[in-house]
Amino acid sequence: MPELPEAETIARGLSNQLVGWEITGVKNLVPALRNPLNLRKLQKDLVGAKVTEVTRRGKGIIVKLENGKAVLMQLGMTGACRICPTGTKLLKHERLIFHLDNGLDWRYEDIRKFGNVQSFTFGDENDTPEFLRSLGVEPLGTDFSGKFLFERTRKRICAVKELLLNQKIVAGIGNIYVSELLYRAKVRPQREAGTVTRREADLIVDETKSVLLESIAAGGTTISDYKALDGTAGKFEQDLRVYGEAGLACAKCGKLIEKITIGGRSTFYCPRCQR
DNA sequence: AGAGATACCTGGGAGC
DNA sequence: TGCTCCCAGGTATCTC
Repeated sequence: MPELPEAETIARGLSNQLVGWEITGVKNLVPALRNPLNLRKLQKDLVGAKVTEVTRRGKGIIVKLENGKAVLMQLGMTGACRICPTGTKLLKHERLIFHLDNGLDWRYEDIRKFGNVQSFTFGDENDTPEFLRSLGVEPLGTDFSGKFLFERTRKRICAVKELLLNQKIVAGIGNIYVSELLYRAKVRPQREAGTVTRREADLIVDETKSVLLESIAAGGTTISDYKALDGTAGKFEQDLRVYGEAGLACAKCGKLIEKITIGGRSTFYCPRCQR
């Protein structure tokens, strides 16, 4: 499910709801998500500590506590959060509950259990999850520049789409936005990464930033499962120009949008606008 | 090092 | 209705 804009939307919602409150208990409703849940460690690290800050790294949400610990929450394909009064009837796919000292629960829901939730000592390299340690640059930061992308694509024979989905290079782009940003940048997703020109690298970077920022402003994209903390759907879906539009006319040239598979994943593009 | 395939899990929709 | 098959926004782990 969630790519960077959805994780950002949820992180902002959590920041509003959690900061200043203490976690008084942690309960799991399943033994494992993608990995076994280490309930003992979650309880030991979190219970009794106040939330000080909620941030995001790539598609990962990081909840920081006053005791130096933090929670990494990766939403996988179907992860979501909600805040509700303790005792509220459980939803079918709720997997984890954090009780707060204001009478509310922070609950983690995840239909497919592809998500990951773990606690760690913030800033301690040895305790930091491998996912965070190996993450590439933030696409909205200044590190993600045309120069950077151009250099990282040199001599790479994989499709440019696959390179942009590689979280170890740039962190947060997922399967929806990669189709959108390549359409805007007029680059075919199947192009060998090494053939991207310096000018195209600039364009890809510019369009990545604008598509992500526009989506954040709209509260993310909802295709099926995504919802913000309050249960509302993201509004960026109506602004998607190629994703899920196979067989429909390109808004710019009228040519039919094509759907192909790259790296085992659905990919959409305009065969006339994109080269 | 990097590419390609496969696996994890559950539900929704299409087609019969 | 109910079955089977395919698809889904992510990431880790194998093999070559």
